[in-house]
Order: sequence, then structure tokens, then C-alpha cells
Amino acid sequence: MSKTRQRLPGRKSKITLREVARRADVSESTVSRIMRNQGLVSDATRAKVLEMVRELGYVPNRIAGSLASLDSNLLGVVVPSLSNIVFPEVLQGVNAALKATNFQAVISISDYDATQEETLVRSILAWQPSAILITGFEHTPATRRMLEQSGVRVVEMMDVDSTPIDMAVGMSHRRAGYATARHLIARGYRRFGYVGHDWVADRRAKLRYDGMQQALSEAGLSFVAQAMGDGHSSVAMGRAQTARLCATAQVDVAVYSNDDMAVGGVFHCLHAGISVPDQLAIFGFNGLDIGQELPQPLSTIRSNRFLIGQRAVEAILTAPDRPHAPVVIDTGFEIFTGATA
Amino acid sequence: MSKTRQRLPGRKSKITLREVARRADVSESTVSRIMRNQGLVSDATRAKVLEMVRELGYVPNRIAGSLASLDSNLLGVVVPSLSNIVFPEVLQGVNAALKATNFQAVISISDYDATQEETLVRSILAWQPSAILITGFEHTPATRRMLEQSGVRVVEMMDVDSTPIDMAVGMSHRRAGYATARHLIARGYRRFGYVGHDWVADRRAKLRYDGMQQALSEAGLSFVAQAMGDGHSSVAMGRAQTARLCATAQVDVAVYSNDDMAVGGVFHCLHAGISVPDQLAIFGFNGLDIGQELPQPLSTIRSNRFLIGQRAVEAILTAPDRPHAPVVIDTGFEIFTGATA
DNA sequence: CTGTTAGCGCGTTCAG
DNA sequence: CTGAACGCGCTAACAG
Repeated sequence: MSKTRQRLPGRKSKITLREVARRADVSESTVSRIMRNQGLVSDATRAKVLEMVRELGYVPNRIAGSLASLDSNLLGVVVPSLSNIVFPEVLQGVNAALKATNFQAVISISDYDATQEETLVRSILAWQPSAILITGFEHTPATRRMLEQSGVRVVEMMDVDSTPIDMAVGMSHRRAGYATARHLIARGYRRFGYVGHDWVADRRAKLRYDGMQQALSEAGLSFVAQAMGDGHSSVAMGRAQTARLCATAQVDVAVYSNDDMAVGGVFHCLHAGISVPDQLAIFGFNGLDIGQELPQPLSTIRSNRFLIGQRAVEAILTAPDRPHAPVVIDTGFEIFTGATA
Repeated sequence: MSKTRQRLPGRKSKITLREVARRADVSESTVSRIMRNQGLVSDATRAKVLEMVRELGYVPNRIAGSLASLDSNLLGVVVPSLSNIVFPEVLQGVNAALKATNFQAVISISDYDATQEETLVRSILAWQPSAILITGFEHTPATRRMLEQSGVRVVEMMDVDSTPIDMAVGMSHRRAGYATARHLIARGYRRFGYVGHDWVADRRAKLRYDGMQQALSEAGLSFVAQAMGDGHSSVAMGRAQTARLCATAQVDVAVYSNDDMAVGGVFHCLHAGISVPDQLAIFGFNGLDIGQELPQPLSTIRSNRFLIGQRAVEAILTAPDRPHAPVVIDTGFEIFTGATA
């Protein structure tokens, strides 16, 4: 009927719940109920209001809504990086578990910097999130304090090798390293080399190394050579450090800090005419797609990053309140024999 | 002095600006000014208040702040996926440009689904973002309408081959395709093959194909064979479709929908003993790191995804108000000769 | 089934 | 330099 349509093209249209209520000749609460699909409303009123909502192009203001209900339905997520594909994979799991809920993820990237992380956590907390997912256990004292005091659920993702503030979802990297070495020893390898990247930023790589070393030591063995690059892992670094390793010593098998590095190792061997695994066996970590598409599938350990993100969200949705004692969810890992070791 | 510290361990601590004001014996406005670093406050008062802020662990509530100031400083970002590494790269650019500002990115993933995108845009808009970054030009009519009416700045990222709602930041994929074919023709290739993935989800791949076909046609040539996979691009698909292509027809050069696919092609050739580029030349798109670490660097076109995200944010920060006419920022591309074609 | 009354926690005038 | 009043847009009781 009324062909009212006075939205001015310029500024942000200021259509509020009150405006919809006035035009539909009902109270604000009624419109609110209808928008939230909650409480009883007659079909006639609902239709009338929804028609007006459509006509005005009304979009509820969740900022006001959250303030009134003291509930933001926001989920803060902090990851160290997006260039390492494992973190986007975690985020995909988070996203999958969040679909069909009315939660929104607020994602921040710390660049592997604990101070930066502290800043991010502070500004996320300012948005009153319902929960926070964060990577790892290494935080500044201030971050830890904020997280503890916030009272919201906090999930520390990726590994389960420390005691969490509230909840941890991940796998044991120490045990994965241990299993790697046991596996390779069982396959007959004795002269072990290690190719790695910066352990300061990537504490989990160090945990795996420690686990390996323990297994080697128990078998009366040890790494006979190591080649460590500076900075984050990459195919390029894996390739370069493999060249260095091969120039340094004679090893049967090279264990890599992760699959990116290991793929670089395979590329070096392809390039240098080194036969894999006969002359040099190669073992990675993560089970990335790229490793499985190489001419020979990469031998590695499969971790399930997607699952970590997904489980973390599910745990939070299931139990929105912090329990008395820390919770640990182990998503496990799996040795993949492959063809390179 | 006062050793008051009555935070109850359970529920979300309810420390508000009012509480800080009362304890510091000043007005709320004063605390507000101090927290926002705005307006004049005596050093003594500031010190006293900040001390109390620290003691209580007060974190300002940005939901309330945004409601009062009608300004959220939130930036909505919608990307189709995180599994295709190009989008995390865009997000890194966004993140880099956002650092040192007090904007927060709210990232959502549409899974290449326009209807899903519509839902995401609606819920992002509900958070009253200062601007929205979205991927591509293909939106539902409802999405387009919401975006137009929102009045906030809208950046459509990745390509510049259509007219934007407000602003576009990206490169011309049509011209990139055209340049690819010209380049390869100049290098003497005549029998062209194409290896691609689903064009419905990835319209930009189709634009590149169209550009290539135009250049081929102008030179009196055309693709002599094509192998198209279903679904998203991947190394595995590139490898499988290359096998199919080789079984189908004899071509000099295979052009791939992107580098993931092309790396699969290289792997197939490595595996099948096909010499690259002598028996088969391979050309990709994107300039991903992985392609550059292959035994022979992949011939490709470099697009700059990081730059797209960065420029998009810079443009928004520079001009928070929507101009009268659409703006286009071309981040360009570059042919990388490489060693595979 | 619907309306009324109070705020949510803060920023923004405007006085002083 | 500081404070008081008001309201941002909505939800949460409670009446009717």
C-alpha cells in the first residue's frame, strides 16, 4: 500500500527497530521478538512486521543487542600466522563448526609475537567475546592474567603438552616425535639427520625434536647431523638446509621439522639426483596435501588441524561455562608410512 | 594502600568504567577521557586513574563504546575459502595494513556460495562495520542491495574486470590471460592445451581463459585440447587432468588455471618421465612459492595477493566516505618466464 | 499474544 | 581541567 521509501542514498541509513515498530504499528518488543524468533507472536503480526522489515531493509544492530543482552556471541580467535597453511586449516574447522550457529569469529594474527598477542587479546576481550581460541601455551603473564580473569572459556589449541588455562585441544607433539623415531628405528634406520627451522617461534617443533631424541637415546642412538635454518619453515629452507646436511655428513634418514621443509628436501634430492629413500630417506610432519602429491608420497605424521578447530568450537558450544579443572582434548596423530622413508 | 581485590573466580568480572570512576573518586567522563587518550586531564588524575585501572584489570567495553559513539571500527572481510592459499595471503595484507590502527577485522568464509555470502554479509552488517571487504563481483541481488544501502565503503577484491559497487582492488584476469597467450605464442608455442578446474566457483579462472582464447584467436590459433576437473583446484587435480590431457592429444604447452594445478602437472611429468619443457611446456598462474621451489622454477604470472589486501585497507582508511563514482585500483601482474615454458 | 518500563556501559554534549 | 545529564538501539523482565 504505502509506497514510502525515503532512504537517502548517501549516509548510512538509520532504520532502527523503533522505526519498524512505528511503521508496523506494534511495540518495539514485538518486533524484537520477531527478529529473534523467540516468544509467541501471531502470524498476522509477524507477517505485517516482516513485510515492513523487508520494505525498509532493516538490519538489526547487534551492537545494541549485545549490550542489552550482555551476550555478544562473538568468538575471538588468535593464530600466529596465515602463511603456514596449518592455521588456515584450523580456521576452516572453526568455521565449519560455527556454521549454523549465530556466532561470529573475530580472527587476529599475532605474527608469532607474544607482545602482539597480548595487544590482540586485550582488544578482543574488549568486545566481550563468549569464548577465546588461542594458539599454544606461550603467552605473556599479562595475557595469561587477562585470559584467566575474563571468566570466558579459553581454548589453547594445537598441542596438549602443557597444562592449559582452561582447555587444550590438540595432539602431543612430544609423543609424535617419540613415535617418529621408534617407527624409523623399526624400519632399520640408524644414522639420523635433522633438518629444522626456528624453534623459538615454533615451540611444537622443538617438542617433537625432544621426543625423537628421547627415543633415539633409549635405543642408544642420536642425531648424527643437524641443519637448522633461521626463521619460519618453508620449502625453500628445507631445500637449502638439506643441501647443507648432505654436504656435512652421511645419514640414512633425514627427519624434518615439518612437511614444508621435507618437500624442500625431496626437491633437493630430485635436483641433485639423490635416490629417495635408498640413498636418503625423508620423513616430515603434518600430512599436508602437497606431500601426498609428490611423485612418491611423503612419509610423515598426520595431524588433524581441521579437527582441532572443529573440536575446540564444539567443546565451547557444549559447555559455555568454565569447569573447575582444566580439560584436555587429544585429537591424536597417525604415522603415514608413505614412500620416502 | 587499599588492598581491595574482590574478583570472584567464577563469572565474568563486572568491572565497569563506573566502578573505576567510583574507586578513583573521579567522574566517569574523566575515566573515559583517559582511556581514550583524548581531552585534557591533569597528570595527577591520570596517574591515579590508571593505577586503579591496572589494579582492577579494567578492560573497556567496546560494545558499549561503539553504541554510544555510533562507530564500531570493525572491518568486515568475506573470502570464499582459506584452503586456497591466495586468500590467506590477502588476509595477511589486510592484517598488515590494519596493524597500528584500532580496527578489528571480522573475517567470514563463504565457501564459494553466494547464498552463504548473503547470510554472512547480513550478519556482518549487523555489527555496523566501518567498511566491508568482499571477494569478487558475484553476489546475490540481496547482497548487492544490502551493500549499496549500507552506506559504508565496500571493496570488491581480486579482480577489476567489472564495475564495482563502490571500489575494486585487484588485477585484470582477462588481460592476464591475454598476456599469457601472447607470451607463449612469442616463445614459439603453437599447440596449446588447457588444464582447468570448476569455472562456476572460480569466475576469474574463466576470465583468464577467455583472455587467452582471444589472443589465440587473433593469432589464428585455438586450444587443441582441454582437460577440466570438477571442483576446486588442487595439485592432485592438476596431476590427474594432465595425465588425461596427455592421453587425449599432442600439445606443446599446457596452460593451467593456476599454480596448484600446474604443480600437479609438473609432478605428473616427473612421474611419467616427460621432459619439461621440451616435450611439454607448463604455464601456471599466481606465482606461488611452491612453484618457485620446484627443481625447475614454474613459468607463471605473478599476482600480488598481499598487496590487494593491503591496498584495499589503505584505500578505506584514506577515504572513509564513499565517493560519487566507483573507484578501481589495479595492482597489476607480471609474467615470470621461469623454466617450465 | 502484546505492551511498558528499565536499564546494558559507555561517549557526547554542555556547563562549570 | 572536570562533572552531570542524556541517549545510542536494543533486550529483559514484568504486566496485562
